Amino acid sequence: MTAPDWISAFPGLKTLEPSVAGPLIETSKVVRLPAGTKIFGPGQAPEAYLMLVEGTVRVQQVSDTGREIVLYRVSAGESCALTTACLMGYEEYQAEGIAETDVEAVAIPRGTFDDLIARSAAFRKFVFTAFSIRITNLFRVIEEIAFSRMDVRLAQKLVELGGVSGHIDLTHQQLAAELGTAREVISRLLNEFQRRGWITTSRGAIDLARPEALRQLAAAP
Amino acid sequence: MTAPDWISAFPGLKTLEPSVAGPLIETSKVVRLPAGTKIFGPGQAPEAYLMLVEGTVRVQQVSDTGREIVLYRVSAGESCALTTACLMGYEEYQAEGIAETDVEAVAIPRGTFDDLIARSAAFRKFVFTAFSIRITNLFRVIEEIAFSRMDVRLAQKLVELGGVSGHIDLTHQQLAAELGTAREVISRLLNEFQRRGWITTSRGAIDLARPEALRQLAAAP
DNA sequence: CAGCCTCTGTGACTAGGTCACAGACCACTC
DNA sequence: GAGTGGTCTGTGACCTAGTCACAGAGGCTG
Repeated sequence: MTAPDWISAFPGLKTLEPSVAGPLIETSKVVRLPAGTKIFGPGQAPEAYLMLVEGTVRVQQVSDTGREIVLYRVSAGESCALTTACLMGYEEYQAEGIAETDVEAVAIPRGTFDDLIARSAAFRKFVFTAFSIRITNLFRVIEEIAFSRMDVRLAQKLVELGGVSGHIDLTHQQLAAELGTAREVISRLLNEFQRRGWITTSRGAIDLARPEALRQLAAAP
Repeated sequence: MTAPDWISAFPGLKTLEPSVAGPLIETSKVVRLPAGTKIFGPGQAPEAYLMLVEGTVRVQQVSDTGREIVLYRVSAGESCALTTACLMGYEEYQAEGIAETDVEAVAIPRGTFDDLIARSAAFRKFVFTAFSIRITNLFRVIEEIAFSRMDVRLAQKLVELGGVSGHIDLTHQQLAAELGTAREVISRLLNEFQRRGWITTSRGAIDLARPEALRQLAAAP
């Protein structure tokens, strides 16, 4: 059996020993999920360790008042550490994972996962790295929520999302969910940015007119 | 070599195979740190995997304006997952770990750690569990910071700290650090609780007069 | 007792979250 | 082209939380 092409999507797995890659390839299945699928969440847990080949998964929390906050995204080439924690089932948690795009993932059954962890240093490193990165990331999220001003966080987010084109296709509500705040707050801040000539807004979209001004605010102490 | 008494402090390690427990015991060192020691933090990383035999370690973040927030505590019988993430060094993070009491810990050198992970399912489970619990915990912290009212969070914390005696030896400043808010906010809320007859306060201490009332507020939606 | 440090209380102000509601924009149908 | 319903945005009023400045109170030490 030759390695299917998905394995090349994971830089961390290139160095897998053949005796290890064999079972991995044989027992794991490629699954496809349409955009919008709730992959895990309260009352819905996966039965396998998932590694993303294609697409992105958004992990978020929802409050009982309906406010949302995006904790992080898992993108192609990464494993979903949360699924692992979920798999182990040591404690309940109520975040949810949602396919943002059509998603292609490799599902590794629990038995194979345990076996690979036991036998392959490369695979262990791959899994542990994912865990570490997640924890690090959550630390940053906590720091921002707890200590950063909302205008600074919004400016950061706009710069991040604007990319090269400076065009962002998101509603105020979606931006609010990214930052864990209310839609009205985003609307007011965007108005202020627009008043200063930093952005232009239209229904469901934002264009960055002066990204460098946003960047400067984003870097504020 | 017989097992030293520290190993009995870790329920997760009782079932270790002798061939695994041997190297663990031989190469690891018991270290003692006085209360207040900064175990890790910006510019100070540990060189070994740490498991706490005695005492507690507080992991917290400090903002540039001086506000603090306690993320979690590691207590006796637990391993410091953060140290692991730190060890792996895949990314920087700037939380700090501080010995709250005098601490006795077992330091496992990196090589032994890797070896144990490779050879012992029990040890792997021990380490992964610590990771999972931490991630779960951080999720809860984020949810509370992002979505919960401060009076509810304070009531929860008071009930949690009050224990059976209902007596708490903390200053307003220390409570503020627990919850990641400002001292004045705590002072005002405590005044309000006292006005309602739920608590009595004195310099550096709080007594719960009606814990059930606090519990009810803490359980608020 | 005086001096000093820590802890607590308070008013004024700003930022952020909630609520209610009014328009504006868009797609679709008739 | 007019009507209709759904989504998106704007706004005022109000409340909670965080910041700043400063005043006392409590407790310890020389």
